[in-house]
Parts: sequence; C-alpha cells; structure tokens
Amino acid sequence: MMDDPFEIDEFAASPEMRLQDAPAPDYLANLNAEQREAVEALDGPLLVLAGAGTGKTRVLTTRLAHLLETKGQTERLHPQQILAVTFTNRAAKEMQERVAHALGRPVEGWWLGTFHSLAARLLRRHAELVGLQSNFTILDSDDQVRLLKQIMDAEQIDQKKWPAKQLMGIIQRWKDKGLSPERVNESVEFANGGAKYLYKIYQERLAVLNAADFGDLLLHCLTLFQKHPEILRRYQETFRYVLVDEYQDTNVAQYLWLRALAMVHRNICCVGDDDQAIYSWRGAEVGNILRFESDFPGAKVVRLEQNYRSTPHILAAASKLITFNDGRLGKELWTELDTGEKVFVKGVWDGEAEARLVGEDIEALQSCGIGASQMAILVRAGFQTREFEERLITLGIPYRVVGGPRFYERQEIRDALAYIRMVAQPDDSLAFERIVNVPKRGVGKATLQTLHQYSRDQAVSLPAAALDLIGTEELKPKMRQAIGGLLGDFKRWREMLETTSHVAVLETVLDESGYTDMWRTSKEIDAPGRLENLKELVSAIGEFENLTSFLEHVSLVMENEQNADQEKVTIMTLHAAKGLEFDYVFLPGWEEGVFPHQRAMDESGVKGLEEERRLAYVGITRARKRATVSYAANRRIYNQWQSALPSRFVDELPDEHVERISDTGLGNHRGNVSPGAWGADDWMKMPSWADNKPAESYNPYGGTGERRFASAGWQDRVRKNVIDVKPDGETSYTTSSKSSKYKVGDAVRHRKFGPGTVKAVDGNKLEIHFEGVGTKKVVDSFILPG
DNA sequence: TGTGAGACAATTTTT
DNA sequence: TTGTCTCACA
Repeated sequence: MMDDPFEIDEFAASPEMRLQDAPAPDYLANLNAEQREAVEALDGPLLVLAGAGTGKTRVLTTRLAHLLETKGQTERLHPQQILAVTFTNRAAKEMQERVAHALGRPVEGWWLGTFHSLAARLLRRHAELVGLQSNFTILDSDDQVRLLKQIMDAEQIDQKKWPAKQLMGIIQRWKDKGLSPERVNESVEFANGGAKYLYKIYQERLAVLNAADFGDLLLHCLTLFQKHPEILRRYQETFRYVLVDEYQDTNVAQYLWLRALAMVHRNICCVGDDDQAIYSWRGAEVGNILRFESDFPGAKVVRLEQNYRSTPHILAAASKLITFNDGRLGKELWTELDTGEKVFVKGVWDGEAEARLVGEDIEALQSCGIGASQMAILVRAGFQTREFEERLITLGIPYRVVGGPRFYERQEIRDALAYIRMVAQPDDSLAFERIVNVPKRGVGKATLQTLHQYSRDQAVSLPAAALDLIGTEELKPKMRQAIGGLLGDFKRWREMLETTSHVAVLETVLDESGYTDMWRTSKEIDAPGRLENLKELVSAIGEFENLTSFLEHVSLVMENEQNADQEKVTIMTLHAAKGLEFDYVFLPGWEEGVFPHQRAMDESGVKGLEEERRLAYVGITRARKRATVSYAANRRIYNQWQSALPSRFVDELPDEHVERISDTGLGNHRGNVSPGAWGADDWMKMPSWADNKPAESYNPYGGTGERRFASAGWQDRVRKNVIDVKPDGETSYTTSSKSSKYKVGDAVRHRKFGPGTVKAVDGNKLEIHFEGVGTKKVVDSFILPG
C-alpha cells in the first residue's frame, strides 16, 4: 500500500485515548538549557550549531518525540506530516528506534530517511511527469560509468585522454549543484563543452532506459517542483515540520530540495557542525549553514557547546587542531568531565609495527575487561584496513569492517539482481548486457556491437533493439535463437509475476536461466559460497511487496549484515565514523600524503587540506576515554618501500594535551617491546629523507641508512623543503627534496622507461617522451629529476 | 567466440 | 602486487 501524503488517514487511535494509555513521557528530563531550548522551539526556523559530542542525536530524538506528543494532541499533527532527513540509513534507523523508545510506542508513516531515499519515494509517484515510468531503475555508480563508456565508444571519444570515471565525476558534481543539462548549458561558469555534451546524451540515454542515477533522484524532484508548482504546493502544505541532521554536509541540490519543501510552513530545524563538514568532495556546501539565516529571516540559532563525550585532554587536543582552519563559525567546546588520559601519539617504523602496536593495545585493554565493541580503528582510506585485519586475525581478536565490500557488490548477487531488474523493468539495458551471456549463450562482442549500434541509432534500449533484430537477418541464426530464447523467457517470467509470488518467480528465473546450474557445476572454490549467497538473496526478497521496492531497497538502503551480538573491534574509515563514538579510538596512518591525503591537497589545495583537518577533528572527537594517533616512517606498498613524514596534524596537536612516544624512541613504549619490534636504535637507521634517493632503494631490514634525524625539529626542516602549499590551491608534493613541480622541457627519469623529457603537464600527470620508448603518460610521483 | 599471455599503470572519502 | 586492458591465437 502506497502511503499518500495528500490523503492523511485519521488516527488509528484517537489522541485522547493515547493520552490516557501512555505514561507521561519524561523525555524532556535531563536536558541542559541549550538543549532544551533547541527541543522546545518547535515553530519557526531553527538552526542548531552542535559541536562534537554535545548530544546532537539526543536533541533530534527528543525534538521529534516532543513534536509527535504535543502537536499530535493539540493540532492533530500526523506523522506523515513530518519530514526528517538524516545523512545515513543507519542514522535514520537509530532515530526511528530512539523516538519509539522515548514515546513508548512505535511511530510509522513519517518521512524519515536519507535525502536519496526520500526523494526516490516522492519521485516514484510522479515519475511520468519527468519522463520516467514509476518502476524506473536506480543505477549504481558502476552502471553509471558503464553507460557513459558506451556513449563515449559510440561518440568515438578517446577514453585514455578522458576517462569515463572522471567525466562521470564532473557530471555528478553538476547534479550535486542542481544543474540539469539545460542549466549547465546556460551557466557561464562551466566551460567544459565536451562534458556538457556528454551529460546531455547521458541524460537522454537514461530516459530511454527508464533509469535514474543517484543525482537524478534529487534533480528530477527539483525539475518536478519547478514545472509543476501545484504538486510542490501540496507537498509544502503536507510537510508541516522539517528536520535535517548533518546539515553541514548538504549539497546545493539537497538544499534547494529542502528549501522548496519547507518554504510554506517554515518549521525547519537544521542541525549541523561546520567543523565536521567532510563531504565537500561530494558537492556539500558548508555555505548552506551561513545561508540559512538569510533564507529564513528571524531564524533562531542555538549553539550546543557542552561536550558530554570526551575527556578534557581529548577535547582540548581536537579543539586546538581545528583552530588551524580559517573561516570557522567558531565554537568553544567545554566539558565537566574529569581529566583523563592525554592523547597518545606514537611513531613507529612501518605499517606492520603499527598494526602490531594497535593489536597489543587492544589485547591490553581486553585483559582489563574492556569489551571489544568499545574500541575502534579509524583509517583514512579503505585499503588501510587490511593490515589491521591481518593482525587481529593473528591475535584472534574478533572485528568487523564497516563499509567494506557489500553483499550486493558480489558478482553472483549483481548477476542475480540483473535478472531481477530485467524482469521488473524490460528496458534495463545495463542489466541485459550483464546477463545476456551469463551463463554462456555464445553471445559475444560482435553481436553486442550490432545490438548497441542499432539501439543507439533507433534510440531504444538494448533489449528492445534485440527484440527488433531477432526478426531480421542482421544477426546470425544461432544468435537469433539464443537471444530470442532469452527474451521469450523474460516475457514468460514477467507474466508469471502476475499470478505467482515474486519469491517463486526469482527462484524460477535463477533456475530456468541456468544461472544456479552455472555455479553448481563450477569448479571454483567459492562456488558453494556463491550459491549460499543466492539463497540468502531469495529469502531477502520475500520481505518486500514487489520487485521494484526490493530493488530500490538494495540500491538505496541496504546495508551490510552485521551480527551485532558478538563483541567486536570496529574497523572503518573516518568518514563512516561520523556520528559514532567509542571509548578507545585508534587513529593510524597519520602521515603526509596518506592523511592529509595527497589527492585532497592536489585537487583542492588549502580547502582540501582544511577538510582533511576537519576529518582529523572528527576522528579525535569520536573518542570518549582515549585516542591513540600513530604514524609509520615507512610503508610497504606492493613490495616497495616508501618513506613517509609524520602528518602535519601530528605537529598541530598541543603538547600539553598529548603524550608523544616517538620522541624518546620506540623502545620506551609501555616498557616492553615484543621481540622483533624496532628499538630506539633502529629509529636512528631511518633512511635519510632529504637525500634524493629513490624510495625503493631502501631496505629497512638492511640497516644501511645514516644517522641523521635523531634530533627534534628535523620534521620541520625536511618538510619545508618538500611540501609547498600555495594559497590558491595549487599544491605540489614529492618525497625527493630538490624537485618542486615539473614543467615542460624538464629532463626527468622514470624507473622503468629511463631518461625522458616532459612534453606536457596536466595536474600531477605528465606526458613524457622517453628515448627509445616513446611518449607515455605517467604520474609525477613515479618520476625523478633527470 | 573464448582464452591466455603480456603490457601497463598505480593507491579517497559515499548516498 | 594486482587489476584491467589489448591482442593474438585456438
């Protein structure tokens, strides 16, 4: 049953009834003055600037409960008239549970979720008004790029020069800004003609395929609002109260969407922290916070500054760090908690030692009776999790990786989903392409090329093209039979859907298509596991009303299944850790180039650096009792050793709140070092970073380095030579001291291609002519001065 | 059409 | 080291 906001049902139970039944809720108890103010200002625009650990979630929860309770009774506010937007599905789920808990009864029917899931819900009802059918497919980023690649093939665009992935990034960023192809064209700001053209074709193609990508969900809504003010009007009237969490991370499209919907009742409450804005790479605009007061004149602003989470040392260290950023709104966090431990900063020899150190600390904590679920390892990037996983496996410590490879990203699940998509939505070209030859049906490149050609020329989807072509001599008889058979199957399965449950249909599809047989007869070692996963998928689909809602769930909501019953150490990225808290937090990999990440600085200069710093701030403030920062002097990457400098953030932490263990050498760590760990003396053997030696010539186990950097201050000296952040955003960084940025005409050397001359420079990518090898495109970190 | 060998380039964050 | 891509050959 679709819930329609225009036709709000009467209450199942009358307000009077509930008043008697429910005990008087005490959710308002134990709030401090500011929190209470934020909770009770129900009407009118409200901006809550909530620092880390100030009870933001609590305020949101209580506010929602308060709304439902008071307005539900006095003004017959129905849950369906509340629009509550969170940043992640996890947060939405948590909110649902907490509000239910506070009220002592479950709340249903309200519009609670992420921007994308809410926009999708809204869009499905009006899809035909933006040129889609209501069963449109939502493409994941993989499919997006594949589709763009096809378009570029057809347009004969050199994908070496313009990688589809990169162009898709540009297009998505336009969508983040709320710019449709037409709007991009009008806009003077963007000069990239090629990308504009591709964007237009891409959107046309999406319409033919009856598909929308992530950005479209919001963008189509905006178009809908613009072209059909009467529809917008009805939603505006419906949503009497709007709540937004993590407001600092909304992008322009989301902001426009919100503003459009909140403009009539103006009961909008946004909660955010400018110091925790870490998604500008995804188009988020911190400026939305500043704009709030001008959009909603007379808006009330409440600041939450009392931190309930962290010890004073942790709080002070994080606060000091974030002051290195300019242009903050400025908050002063304070706490009443007792002084706890200082923030630990540990320098180690290499990544392995770092993992060992963290492992030891975790073991030590466990032996004190502290549960593993109170500990987290927060890394900058996904690939860093592996070292820690390996170490924890060796130690036998249970852990879980949040945001790792997802269930539905597995090959067999994606294949099965492609079958479901084809059944649910006959025009899904990408799904068709994926499974047309899985299991093998003899349909190869040549055949597909013919189909693509036809589908482009006629502006129809791939399956539609196939349907046309099997009736012609265009394809070989064998192909016609194979594809015709498959299309016939799909037709049959679709008809079957009308009479049979979709669970049974899915089983039939997987069976009759030969897909399960393919794995059953497969000799691959993980084939049985894949069959298991398929079974799981079949059982999961049973919980949904129809295939479309299942597919939407998979692409927008579905999260990794985690059995939370066991005590486990959490490993995740800093981004994923936003909004969470742990007693003991490990923050490894604080090295220049890793964190702050090189790419962030290359692409956005000082702005990028500040965002990285906010990320560091988020990391430290996740900790309640202890934060341990660590950095390694060397990292082995693909069997090659690379030396690294400690992150500048390490230096920015205030000494009075930090305990640095690297200064006295590693041997002093806790007074005991496991056999094989590097002692103080080994620290002296550090390779000299100032030398112009290629990184791979180091052998950290050979001990051939020179004694050089034993004294304090060397970091600064080396860094001055090496890193050069220019104010306008141009950054250059390299581990060899003499080179700054390469320019055209420079003589350089590549470890494989030998000497060469720079022919062209594009960011950190160089086009170099190598003698006897030819012209190559390489990244400048692989280049040494000639 | 399917495959296997060899060339090549190289590391973010996610709804 | 590893994933992706191309090209030659079966």
